[in-house]
Amino acid sequence: MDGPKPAADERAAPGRTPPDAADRRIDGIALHETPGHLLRRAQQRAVDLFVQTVGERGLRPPQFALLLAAYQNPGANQSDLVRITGIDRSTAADMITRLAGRGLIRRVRTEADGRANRLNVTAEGVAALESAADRVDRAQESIVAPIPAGQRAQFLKNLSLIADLPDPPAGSRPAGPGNAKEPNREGG
Amino acid sequence: MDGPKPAADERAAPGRTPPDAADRRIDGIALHETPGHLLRRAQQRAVDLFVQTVGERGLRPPQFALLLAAYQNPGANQSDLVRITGIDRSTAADMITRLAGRGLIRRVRTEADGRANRLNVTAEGVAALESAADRVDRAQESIVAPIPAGQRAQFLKNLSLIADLPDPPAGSRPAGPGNAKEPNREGG
DNA sequence: TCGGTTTTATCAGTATACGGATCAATTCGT
DNA sequence: ACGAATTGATCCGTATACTGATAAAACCGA
Repeated sequence: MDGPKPAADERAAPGRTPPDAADRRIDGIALHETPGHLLRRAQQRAVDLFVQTVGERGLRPPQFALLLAAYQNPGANQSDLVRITGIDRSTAADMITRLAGRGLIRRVRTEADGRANRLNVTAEGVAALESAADRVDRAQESIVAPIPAGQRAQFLKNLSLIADLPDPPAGSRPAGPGNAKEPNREGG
Repeated sequence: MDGPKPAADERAAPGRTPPDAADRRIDGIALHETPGHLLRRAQQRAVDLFVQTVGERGLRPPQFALLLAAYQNPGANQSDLVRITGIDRSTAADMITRLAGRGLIRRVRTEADGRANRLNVTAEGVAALESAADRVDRAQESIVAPIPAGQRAQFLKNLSLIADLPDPPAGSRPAGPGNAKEPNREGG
């Protein structure tokens, strides 16, 4: 029960591209061995373990990261937190709005810089962080638990090497055709 | 430039929970060393590399995974693809609707089981997979490129250990207070 | 001081992700 | 065969994620 086994000739409507070598190239991609796919699924499990273990007030991993960063960096504005957490600027704005709606954080217009918001973690926000801290620690341990203890440090170091890859500088597409960044292109 | 350094006494509005030991516990969490945070950021980079390298027709990693799984498993229905790809059932339904709107896949009501949809990758879908295959390979290589060559296999093996952790069986919360799974709980 | 540029934040739009509820079709126990 | 439980899919609501556009404030060179 790990895979349907139908006849092998109803892949796609024929009439175009009856490839054979290309078939083999496509079939040659083993989804479950590709780094990207493994990273996505591992991250799903990490989120699962976090919400299972923490759960407190429904703080989810990015919310906790944002709240923690705001707490550990008093006086930081939204852009600072974006840099610290790696959360997107638009996402961060949404999240802060929601966290503020739950009374865990406050936006305070900076006096010195009329554009920036200083983020103040409220007493409720601190309480949420406090009550979650132990469980967060346990969740993090459970994430690497399946890895042999002697290899965990090396694993995390290598994971950091990927995480620390530079951001695409927003204008670094090499000379490739069909390489544009449009989200999609259909017309209804 | 790299970190705000304000006075250390405007964390939160006082008036409740003036902790000190707890402060230390919260401050003890180094976000950038936690497995969960590293996994999230590494996955962001992996997605970046994928869309930079592939780009073709705007196929994003989950879309490619879904289309590839449908191609490699002809006759599979949506639930099969959900199991294969690890994509959520609701998300998969949305994605298939969008892919169908772009003409890359077709839903065909199964004769044998009136509930299920068999997924047919169209000729256009196959073409999209073909033209992306090489670039996908290169993207996957670039993801693990920063890791020393001799450690990549071990890294991927350990990553698989996390990815293969069991799913929460949807009813496995231990006896903990405030551990419910509500997405949130305010009224607004 | 003026005008151009940069920075900060917000908003719109889309995609991904997940849980819960619901509906249709199938399967199972009796 | 009938009702109950299960399965497949969809819909709703919400959260996360990212791009592009825009507005407001600040900064900077002349």
